[in-house]
Amino acid sequence: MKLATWNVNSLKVRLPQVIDWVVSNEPDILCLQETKLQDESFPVDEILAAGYCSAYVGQKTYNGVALLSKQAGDRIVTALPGFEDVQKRIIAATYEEDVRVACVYVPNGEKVTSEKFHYKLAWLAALEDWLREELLNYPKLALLGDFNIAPEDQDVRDPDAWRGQVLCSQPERDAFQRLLGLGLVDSFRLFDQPEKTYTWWDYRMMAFRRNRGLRIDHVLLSHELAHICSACTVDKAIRKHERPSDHAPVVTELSVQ
DNA sequence: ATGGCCAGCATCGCTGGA
Repeated sequence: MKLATWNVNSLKVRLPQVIDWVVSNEPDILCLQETKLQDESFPVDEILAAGYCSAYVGQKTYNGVALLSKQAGDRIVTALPGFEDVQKRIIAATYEEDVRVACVYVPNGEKVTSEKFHYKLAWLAALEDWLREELLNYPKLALLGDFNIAPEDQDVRDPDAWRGQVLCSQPERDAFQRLLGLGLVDSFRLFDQPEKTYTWWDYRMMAFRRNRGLRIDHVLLSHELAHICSACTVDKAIRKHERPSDHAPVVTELSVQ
């Protein structure tokens, strides 16, 4: 089973790339973030023509998440229970073998002194509470998405410049560790990885060409799935594409079926 | 040299992203 996550920064713009990517890579499930589409505008038919089912929740202009899958999922959830939020940042569904997949677009936080930063930490706390319950019901759980957190200095090209800044601050890194503390594993770190592997590069400053990036997109697995995880890679090549998203896909493979 | 790009919405400049 192949699971992937990709912040596409507008599915309207990136749809041809997403179609090409799923046809080439054949993931069982692809988690998308920043679709920026209202539900009535979601390209269900185009995606179905490529052989994929869609589950999605979106809003105008901002946010929006989706699950593309070869088999339709069920028990779909599109909000964090008990957390009042107009922003569409989570979708979860259950697939074959009772694998529970949650796709998240964690708030950016803007800067550590901003109101948006408090919202980010509150959102992460609500996610943690929800996952604690989900893991009781679904021992085979995968949490994929744009976390907007670089967990360690090795996930940042210039850690000194980023120290204490949003995406790298201690409160955010602590929140990430609390997710791991629930019984989740960062699948990327289960394997030897190329030095300086990142998932996001600023559009400005020729950041991609200079590999000035951060690893902020992650695939976390419950222990039961981590035990059967055979690979986790970042598909950096697509970032070289004309009109790319600023994020690259992360792909994790599981030895089920 | 603390900006530079990109997408969306609505115009002909702003917000938000990370």
